[in-house]
Amino acid sequence: MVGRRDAKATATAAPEAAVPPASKEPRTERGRRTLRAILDAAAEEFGEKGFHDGSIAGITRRAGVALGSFYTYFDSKDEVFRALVRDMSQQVKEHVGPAIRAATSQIDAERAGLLHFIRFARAHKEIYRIIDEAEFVDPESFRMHYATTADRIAARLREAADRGELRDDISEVHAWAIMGMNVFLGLRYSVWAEDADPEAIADVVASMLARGIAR
Amino acid sequence: MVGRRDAKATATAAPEAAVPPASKEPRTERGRRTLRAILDAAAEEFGEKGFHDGSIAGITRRAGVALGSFYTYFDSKDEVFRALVRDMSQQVKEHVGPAIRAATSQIDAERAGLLHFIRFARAHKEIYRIIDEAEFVDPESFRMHYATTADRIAARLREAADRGELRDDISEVHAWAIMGMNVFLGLRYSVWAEDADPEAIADVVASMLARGIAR
Amino acid sequence: MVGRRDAKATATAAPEAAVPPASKEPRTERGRRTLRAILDAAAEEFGEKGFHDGSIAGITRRAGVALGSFYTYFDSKDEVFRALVRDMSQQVKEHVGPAIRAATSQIDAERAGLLHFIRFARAHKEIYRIIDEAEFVDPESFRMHYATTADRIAARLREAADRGELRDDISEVHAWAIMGMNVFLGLRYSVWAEDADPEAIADVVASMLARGIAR
Amino acid sequence: MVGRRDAKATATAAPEAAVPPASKEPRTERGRRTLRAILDAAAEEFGEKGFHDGSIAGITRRAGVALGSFYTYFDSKDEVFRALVRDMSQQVKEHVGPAIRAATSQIDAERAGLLHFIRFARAHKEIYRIIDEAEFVDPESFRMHYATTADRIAARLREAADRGELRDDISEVHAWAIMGMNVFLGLRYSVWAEDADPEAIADVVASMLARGIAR
DNA sequence: CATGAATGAGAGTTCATTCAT
DNA sequence: TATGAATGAACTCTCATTCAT
Repeated sequence: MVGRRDAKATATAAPEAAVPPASKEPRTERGRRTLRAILDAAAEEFGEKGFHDGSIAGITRRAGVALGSFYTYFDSKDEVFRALVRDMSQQVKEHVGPAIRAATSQIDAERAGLLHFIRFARAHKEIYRIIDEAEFVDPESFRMHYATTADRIAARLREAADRGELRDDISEVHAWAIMGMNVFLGLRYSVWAEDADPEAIADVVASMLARGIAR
Repeated sequence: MVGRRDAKATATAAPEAAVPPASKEPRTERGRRTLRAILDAAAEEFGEKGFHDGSIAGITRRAGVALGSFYTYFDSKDEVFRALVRDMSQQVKEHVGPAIRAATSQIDAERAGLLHFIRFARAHKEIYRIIDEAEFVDPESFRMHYATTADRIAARLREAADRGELRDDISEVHAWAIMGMNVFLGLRYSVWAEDADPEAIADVVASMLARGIAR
Repeated sequence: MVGRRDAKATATAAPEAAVPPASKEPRTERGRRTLRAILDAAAEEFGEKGFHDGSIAGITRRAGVALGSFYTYFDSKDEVFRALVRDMSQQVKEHVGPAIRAATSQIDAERAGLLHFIRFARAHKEIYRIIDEAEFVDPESFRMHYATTADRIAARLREAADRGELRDDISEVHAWAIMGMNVFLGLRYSVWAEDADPEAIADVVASMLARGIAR
Repeated sequence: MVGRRDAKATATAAPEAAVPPASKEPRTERGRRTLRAILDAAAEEFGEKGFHDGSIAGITRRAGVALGSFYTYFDSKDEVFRALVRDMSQQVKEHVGPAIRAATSQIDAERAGLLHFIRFARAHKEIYRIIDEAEFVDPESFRMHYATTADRIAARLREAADRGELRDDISEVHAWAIMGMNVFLGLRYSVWAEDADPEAIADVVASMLARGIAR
């Protein structure tokens, strides 16, 4: 059901991934509007109910189009989901990236990354339901998301180390550790409850990265 | 296979979670054996296929019992899953706890926690599929698992801070950060690939906790 | 609770139907007690839930015996039900018959029949659920119940006509009409609501039988 | 299970009773044909086998549509049954009502009611299996059917009494008595066996209503 | 392109009945 | 006799996907 992950991944050459499968891109303006409506509706539906409990009927109902119209734009339920995961992944990157690049020190960059991620997650709580569920629905996208995110973090840490800003023994482990911290802090302080100030949380983590937690 | 369910199932002494619903506890020895077989089979089935693609029929087939026998011990598919999540949660705690308590310093304790968690996850890769999917299938158990884990970490950090071992501004945020690091490092170095030495990973993290990553 | 099953169970002399299948009559005193418990429990269970929603497990639970014990006394679910229908049928007859025979005039006899039937139904509301459902579960018993009841009524009307007490054109139609009236008045004023005095209802019907409803 | 009696009944003002739930009314001609086929098939299936032994598969097989198509028009097995009971109830009323209104005297009206009811029941023997089983499957509809029927009878008897055609002490009891007679005579002479002339039966009852059965 | 009816494989669940102890 | 675990056929309901209009 979910397995056929065949040629598709390679086909979508662009790293960002064309949201609808190339074969079904809308040709008319009307078509573009319908596609967007379906995509937004899918984010809502899966965000609220998850992949398995969400239904195509639910998506088209939200989008205000006929059931059959779904298949004009997507080949299967799996496919919208895949498109959605890539889309969300892309959105996080676009939202957080600039803030990181604007930082002056690397510690400050990591602080900014967490801060903006928490803010993004507060505005898009579906992101957890969607990306996390990809672990079960579309492992390929799930891996891709975290692998590239970790790679990006590792690369910038490496550069900072090379610049002499960070410890020289910096490694992939540090990247995964930082990513894990961020994800869980987002889960706790964005999705579960917004009961703490994002700036304060970012401060705590920045200080911890700067000098550890030992006295 | 999930392993030592022996002590628990018989005793059910632990207040935390009677694995089968009280109303359906087996009254004969034969019944106890069947229950154990079903539970182990469920861990296998869900670990391999996930909750939604796993089936009751798959479970009973693996367990070598008739389809209907499942319902002698559980009221629904959700219920075995719930039982399994609680069980795994309990197992992690039981496996990692002693190592933490045996440590001499608090940094060492956190190091030991991560080390043993990675080892546990390598031996029980299903744990990710099962606990993570609980976010969608049984949010209650999912929250419970991470909330209590974070609480436990926070409590021991606090005590260490009070003893003067850690920074005094230690908080819940640190607990969630550490938990997130551990979970993601486990995902990367236990489930995805065992391409690094657990001791080495633990060393990196311990050092990072001890003095941060700044030069 | 259904009540005096005592006299009958032991005697079973009447050709109408040994309540438990002859092949399975209990031989010990303990057995007799268990049988009685099952029978009473079945009347409760089917009276409350109906035949299809009632279950063997429900019966044995109420009776306080093991599930398997049911099959020591009855061959199937249908069989208890059959036994129950015959039993209730018999009980009505035994309860109403004497009152009818004690009447001085035939109109009075019909009045007494209705009056006692209403009273009986108020004390045994299950009778409707059980006998009526027999139409679907055990048509044979259902037909038997109403056919013999109608025959009995027809016979006594005929005799009264022969004695000169009733119109000479009395027929089976009258018997069915009277039975139908009684059943529906019982449904309305015993099962649905006890919001009218049985004596008053009986008076109305008696007067109607005596001289019709025309002015 | 059967309880949810939404707002539908009131919403669908149409006196005929919206047979399918509002939310699922067919929007195309093809849909209307399918719905009708399913409804007719359900009457057959339940009429022959009763509610519990009848199956959705049996209905769709008779209707010549796919199993899933059933759920395009009804939410559950209970729901078709409910629709059917209301439908049959309506049909009896529509069949018998005109004959009653055409009568010249009230005794004649009751005679006509019985006569046409017997005829209707001969043509639609399913009516008994369906309405009677509603007592167990959908008590609400069952009560509704008999309560409104009794009310209708009571109202017309009352008017006749006010006009001076009937005894002045006419009451609800008379209405239930007449309804019971009719139902049982229909059972006996329409469903069980058509071994008597409906006109003759109606004559007997009319005479009984006119002047009673006493000599 | 859009529509919505039709399809049918598939899964969870129930429960009467059997049987080993 | 009593017990309660085991069995598996049967059934309802879901929903992704197809297709005629």
